Amino acid sequence: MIDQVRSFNRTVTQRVGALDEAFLASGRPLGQSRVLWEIGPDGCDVRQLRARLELDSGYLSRLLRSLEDAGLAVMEQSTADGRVRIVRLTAAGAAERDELDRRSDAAASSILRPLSDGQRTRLVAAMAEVVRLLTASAVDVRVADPREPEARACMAAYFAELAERFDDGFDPGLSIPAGEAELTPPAGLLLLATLHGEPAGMGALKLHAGEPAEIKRMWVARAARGLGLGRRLLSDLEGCAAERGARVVRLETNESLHEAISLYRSAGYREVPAFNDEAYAHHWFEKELGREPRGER
Amino acid sequence: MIDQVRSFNRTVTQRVGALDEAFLASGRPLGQSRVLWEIGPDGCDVRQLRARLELDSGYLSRLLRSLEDAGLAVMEQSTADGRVRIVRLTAAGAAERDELDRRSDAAASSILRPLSDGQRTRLVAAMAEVVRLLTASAVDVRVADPREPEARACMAAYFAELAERFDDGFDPGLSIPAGEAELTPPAGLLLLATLHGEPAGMGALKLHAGEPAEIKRMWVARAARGLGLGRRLLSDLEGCAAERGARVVRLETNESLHEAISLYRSAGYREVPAFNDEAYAHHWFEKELGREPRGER
DNA sequence: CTCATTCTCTGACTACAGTCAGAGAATGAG
DNA sequence: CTCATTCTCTGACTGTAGTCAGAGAATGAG
Repeated sequence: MIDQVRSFNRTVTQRVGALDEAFLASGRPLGQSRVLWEIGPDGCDVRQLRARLELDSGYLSRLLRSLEDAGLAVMEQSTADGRVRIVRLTAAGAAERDELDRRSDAAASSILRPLSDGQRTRLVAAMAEVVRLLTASAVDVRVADPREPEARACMAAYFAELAERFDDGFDPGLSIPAGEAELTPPAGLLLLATLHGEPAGMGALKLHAGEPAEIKRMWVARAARGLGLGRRLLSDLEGCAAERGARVVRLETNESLHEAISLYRSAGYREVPAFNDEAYAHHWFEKELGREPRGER
Repeated sequence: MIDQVRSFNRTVTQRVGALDEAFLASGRPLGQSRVLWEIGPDGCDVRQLRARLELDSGYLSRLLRSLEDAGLAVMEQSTADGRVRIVRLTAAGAAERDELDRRSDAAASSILRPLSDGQRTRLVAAMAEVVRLLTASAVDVRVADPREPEARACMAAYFAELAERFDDGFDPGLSIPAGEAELTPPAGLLLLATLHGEPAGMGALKLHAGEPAEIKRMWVARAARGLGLGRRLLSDLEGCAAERGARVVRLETNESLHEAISLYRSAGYREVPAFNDEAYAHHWFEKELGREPRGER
């Protein structure tokens, strides 16, 4: 498998790397082209640009200056914050950006052109699969402090989604709490998933010595769905629970969360009578953490 | 489709590009690492190295010097040709190359690690498909002069393969000729397929005004099989024949060439009575070049 | 043997990417 | 208002990649 991945890396960097060279081949250095591209049609402030491209401020400043000297961009002061500068493409800059776009399209179609219709369809499908799974593999899952800003942002997004999806809305005050202290070791824990630094999902555990652990706050951001992240978080939570001595995990869920319910079922959870009085729950599930058959993670 | 390809390019250069950086991150510049890698465990002469890496001779010379100064490689004169120098890795150099190898493995497995078993299987399969089809798309097919060295090399490889595969060997003298003049426009033409500069296959056409065109010399190198190249050559030959006024193409083939026979059948050829007295032929095929249903190229 | 060619190396460059240490203006918390 | 912080810019660097024009030795075709 590793050899296959390495062979992929080699082929793709050769073929797509050459393509990237075509992309940048506009008589302009790569750095300038990247910035020109990233500015976008509607302009952008320099601070954002620096963050997105991860460039040194001095370096970026010089790159912008060179674009300005070439008549491709203009800089202006932000009205909101006098320190921030906003860069905007001139007509010439926008034209050059379109040209990059056109070239990039041409490079992509040069890959497809020599292939038959059937091969094209298969290639594009395989590429989509690779993109999807590489994205899934780029998701980072870690134990996080529920008090950190990203965790709080996840929590807020989770509550907002519940409020939207539940038939009768959602008021955290009416639900059984799982406060920050309860989700901090050793009382419990929070797994936070991020993709390229952005929150992508979470899942939490409340531990009760000698009793089943409770899974709470399972959530996957819309942008990260279809990556198998829910299953991964669930499996990781089970692992954490088992490590900490739990032999059974359980959870409750609302009937409107269909994907979650089918995830639980397919992950080996079986429905049990209500074990608490959660106001928003319609289903209660439980799973023994025995030496389960090692299947789809 | 083009958008999908571009999204693939973006994802893959991000993810695999970062991986390549890990590959080179040995405190040594990329150029040196690439050369160190390419020298290989058994040494290599500088001329080869230059060709494979497509480096300027002065630049390569300096890179080799720096490896030598670092104690990673030694240079020696070739005994066969006093101008050529041979570079060989020292123990330290080999160790560093192994380290690169190890790192590259680690980078590959870091992609697989976060995935479930099922996802891994699917990713590796999709990667293999992408590699196969990107390779297919990297094959260049062009009209070639049958006298150029690459064409002659193909022809020799083709005859050698026939001699090996035919039950009673193959003697070109006993076969209907298709000489270099006959495969040169306007009498006919030769399509030569190359992959990374290496001959990958060929197909030829003999044109007869007012009569069916003849397809000859269909051959795909072993290394290029499974890429759909036979089908592509066949289809391109048909296109050439049609452009030059032929309404029917025909060909004969030997019973031992099973892949070819099934290719012809699936490409719409139907078997016809012998239309010539080719000594090595067992099957004769014909196809009308009407406005055929546009299917698998 | 002669002479064009091949192979490698050196010197002298250019250009791009990127880092680091400040300086100066604007901002906002106290 | 004060002062630490933020944002941008400038100057002064370093290191890598890569090019080009020869020079000198070895080779091989004639």
